[in-house]
Amino acid sequence: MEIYFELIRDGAALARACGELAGKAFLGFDVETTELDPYRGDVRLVQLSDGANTKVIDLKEFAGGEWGSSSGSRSGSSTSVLRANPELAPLRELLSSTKSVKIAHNAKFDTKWVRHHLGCEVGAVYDTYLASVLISAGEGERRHGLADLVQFFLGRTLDKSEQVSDWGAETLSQSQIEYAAKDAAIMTELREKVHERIVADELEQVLALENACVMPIAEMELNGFYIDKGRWREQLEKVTKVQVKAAEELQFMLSAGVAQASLFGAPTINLDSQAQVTDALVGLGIPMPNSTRAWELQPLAEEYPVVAKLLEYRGVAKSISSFGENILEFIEPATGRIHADFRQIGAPTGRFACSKPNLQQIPHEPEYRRCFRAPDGKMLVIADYSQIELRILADFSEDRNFIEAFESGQDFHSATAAQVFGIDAKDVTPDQRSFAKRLNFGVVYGLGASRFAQMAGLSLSEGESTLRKYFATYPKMDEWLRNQSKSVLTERSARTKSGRLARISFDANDRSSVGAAQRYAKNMPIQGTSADILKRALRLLHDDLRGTSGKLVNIVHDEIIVECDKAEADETVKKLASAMLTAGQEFVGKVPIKVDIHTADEWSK
DNA sequence: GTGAAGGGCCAC
DNA sequence: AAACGTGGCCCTTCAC
Repeated sequence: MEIYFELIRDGAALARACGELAGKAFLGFDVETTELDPYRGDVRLVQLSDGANTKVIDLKEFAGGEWGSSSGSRSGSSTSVLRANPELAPLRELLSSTKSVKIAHNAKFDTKWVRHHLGCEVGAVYDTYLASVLISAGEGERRHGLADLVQFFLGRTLDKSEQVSDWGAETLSQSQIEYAAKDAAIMTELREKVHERIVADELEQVLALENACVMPIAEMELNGFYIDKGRWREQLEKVTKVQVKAAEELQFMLSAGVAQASLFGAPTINLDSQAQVTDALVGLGIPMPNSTRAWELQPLAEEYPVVAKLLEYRGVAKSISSFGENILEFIEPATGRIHADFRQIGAPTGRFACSKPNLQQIPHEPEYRRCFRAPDGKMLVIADYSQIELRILADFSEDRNFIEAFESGQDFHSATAAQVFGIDAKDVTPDQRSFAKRLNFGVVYGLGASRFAQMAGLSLSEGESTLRKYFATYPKMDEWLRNQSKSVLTERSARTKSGRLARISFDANDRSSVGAAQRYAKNMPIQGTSADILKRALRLLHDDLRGTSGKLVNIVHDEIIVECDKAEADETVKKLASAMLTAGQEFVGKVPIKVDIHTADEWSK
């Protein structure tokens, strides 16, 4: 494929080029960088294309003599020079303009580099990667690389071999520049084909939601989350002491069950090996369940101190391995903060996934959460949706009793207990409330009677009758859940309120496969609508925080954490609460939305 | 040595 | 038999 492109190397040419592209509705957009992490490299090229006319901008020419940090030294970074260079103003204006939509593949990457190194937002984003993920809707092995999409949607082959070439070179080769130009030039055509499928699958609304969320997430990753190293190490030392002691004691208790003690004492058992631990426990005459999972071992812990000790050891071992020194290794030297990787469509339901490290699975205990704190002079604003999934289920099902339980404003699980047991809310016992709570959570996951009975310590028939009573209290909820179960058999799909689609395949001859599909069809619209709401809130928040000290620093499914100047805390609380309530009301119209929000020095409830 | 699978467990 | 949804990370085990 021959394309026309222009290599831009000076301010006058850049101003002219940006003028040419400024009126276009869609622009292919790409960057080439010397590293993968914007804090550790430089942007070499920015490419913009309307499909026929492609501009390749060599930022090295705009960085004075400061360009070239790819050797690793921070002093050579061009960031501050590029940000301050007035010759780049037309590029910043074009990129941040919302008049032309910038089409990029995995736009989070490109927008992060632009945000950090050029100092501006990317105004309107169309992400072909996210679009492709939405279209595949959790089904099939289709890959989502740019070359894969070009092959699938355009039937052409895109050569990506230059992607990993040296973008820090003094002079770029013709092949490198042509590759860079092609990547941007192909985007408008690709978008058209991709969008045909988006329209055909009725995914326009959810794609708009996702595209609008790219910039907020890019900024959140750049912002990072501050962690207090000292506090973290203190906690780690404490737990390590406990672990050493627990390991010694457990080793001693287990070795009593090992048949032959060697001359040098009992052989060492690897306490992290289920196999070895199980053998030792069997040797001690303990009736072992099918697995050594905590919930299976729990009932044995009272009778056998060694089992209790194993559980204690497991707990601290997990803390040290998953939440130990390794977390500190993710602190970026340039910022002193943790910049985790958020995958915007981490699950087919639309939920985020987070890794390196996973900030969505930090233990809830204050000893851990308090390590994530506001730096001096700053404040954290912490907000989460109250019972959002149950409210979404209430909204889907339109069940009158269910909705009234929320409208009453009282403790929701107590309200459920009162309705199920036909008593006054003030007479609900802690046991009854606990029952109701487990039922409320369970139905969201498609809970069955046998699992509920086991969980609540009831016989199967008791479990069944309690579940019957529950569904008799909320008949329309029962009806909605049953309908999801039924319709998935023919539709083989489910959708959230935003129209997010999950294709659901199953083996009709396999009961467990059908059961799993039915549970998923009940859960996906609920979990996924919660994700829709969070994403909408992030966009509203992003626009509302612009120009303030407020920075998005973490999200955990139904929780948003913003860091801001102490002096702006009250204002930030208002903005965050408003964004979350508005987003909730957009998708949930029949049930009140509640947001719990507070300010704190540290991440705690 | 590297990588995949499986068990286990953290979050919502 | 199977058994309530979504992830990621750590460990051991086992194949290459």
